[in-house]
Amino acid sequence: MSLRLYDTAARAVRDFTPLRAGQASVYVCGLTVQGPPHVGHVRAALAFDVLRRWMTAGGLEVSYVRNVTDIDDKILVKAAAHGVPWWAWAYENELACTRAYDVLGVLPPTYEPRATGHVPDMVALIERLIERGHAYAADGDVYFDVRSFPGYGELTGQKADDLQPAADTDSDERKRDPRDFALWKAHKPGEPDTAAWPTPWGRGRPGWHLECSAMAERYLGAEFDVHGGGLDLRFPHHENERAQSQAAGDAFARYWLHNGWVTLGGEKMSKSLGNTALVDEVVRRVRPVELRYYLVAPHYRSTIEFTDAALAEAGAAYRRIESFVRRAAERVGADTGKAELPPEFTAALDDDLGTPAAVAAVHEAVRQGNTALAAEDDDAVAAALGSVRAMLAVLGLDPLDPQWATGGGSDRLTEVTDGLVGLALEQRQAARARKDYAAADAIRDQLTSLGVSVEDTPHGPRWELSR
RNA sequence: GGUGGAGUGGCCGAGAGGCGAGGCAACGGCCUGCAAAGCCGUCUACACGGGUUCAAAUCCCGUCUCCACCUCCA
Repeated sequence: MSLRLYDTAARAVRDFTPLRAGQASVYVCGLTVQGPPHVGHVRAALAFDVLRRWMTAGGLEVSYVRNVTDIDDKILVKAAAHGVPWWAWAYENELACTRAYDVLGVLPPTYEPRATGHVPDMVALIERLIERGHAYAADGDVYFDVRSFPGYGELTGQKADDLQPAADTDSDERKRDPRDFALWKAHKPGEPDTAAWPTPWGRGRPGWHLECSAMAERYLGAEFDVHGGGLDLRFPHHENERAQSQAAGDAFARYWLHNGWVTLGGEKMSKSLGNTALVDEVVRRVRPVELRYYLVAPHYRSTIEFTDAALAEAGAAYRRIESFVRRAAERVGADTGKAELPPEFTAALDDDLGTPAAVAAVHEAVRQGNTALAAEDDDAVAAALGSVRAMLAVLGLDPLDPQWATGGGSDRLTEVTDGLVGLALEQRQAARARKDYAAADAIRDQLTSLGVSVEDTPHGPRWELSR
């Protein structure tokens, strides 16, 4: 496998060489569970889901860790506003996130650690930083000393002097430098007692950046391959993580990957702007697999505008693929044996996860498959089907995967429906045979109005539920 | 002020010095009793102004517009 990835730190595409041969370690910043997830959140999860699937397809054993930030200012504020304990609020939203990931076919991570479960790791990391002279305690807060770490700003190309001061606490006067950021925050009078943990510096709660450094080290080691997240996390979050971990003596991430925005009305979809489309709501309007196609088909680093028209187009494109897969499977069977991935597809994904070209390869194979289907060349149909399904599996979009099973009705109900539609189609065939096309078309029209679309093939009519 | 990204055909969305990504829509053809699906074909685009080059959407200079980060953010 000759995977190349765009590394934010290098500002260039670099050959991916895993730290340990045959293995890959990936840490992705998960969500701060302050609310239910929107389409933008889920794009990040999907981008790295494709990376993970592609690495696995390439024979790597992937350790994939995605954290949950379950304690932070906004969680405390929102929980208080809703009159529920902060931990209940966080967990409720964590469950909502998990449901959204599941419904879109995001594979579960190897492990999903929560910030609140790793306070001892954070304390140990802070102690290392203090010992090495990179952090200092002040009235129960602990700050990272930005000036003590010469590499600060290297990840994002910032010069420390140009930065505006970090406003992550109300007490800037405790800091040695306005850009110093909080590793640990002292418990404040209004905050719940449950949101504080004992430390050598007093009771308090974690600063945001610290958790990822602590959890990445615990589960992936002092050095690991890929660290991913949304573009907005580059600064300050990832810059600060990198500073903490490296100042503490860890080599930390070897490749930094960042996914682009989903915009709505030309602006970044975000909770603070209020221009969000919640996953729960969108999947009531479109099938989850079509939403997944919409999010996975463009390149992960590009900005995509979320519109009904774009979503509808993605759905149409996906249905074309799906229609081939279903018709081909009906003809030659779903199990075509082990299929090779076309070289164009492999080359596309190897080139910094070039899903657009990979999807183009899928469409090309679908076209060839459709031609084979029309020619009744079963060997060619089976070859195309195998190839298409193998590609779709990498993208998490195989229509025959149980993930996307249309569910709903019981088997018994399906049987009855099948029989009833079959009955109607027999009547229609009889009418066609006696050239009573008015009667035949009336039956088809009635079926259409019930949501059953009919198409005639050389081997008789086939039907499916239209959407 | 500092840092980064983007402007592509009717639309979405790739590419990144020379061979027309792909999809959607539209139109024409084949197929069909008619459709649907499918196949074939048509629609030759790269914000603007200069420059380099045999050759520029792609490189250089300048301009305009938009977005993002520097505060929480996928």
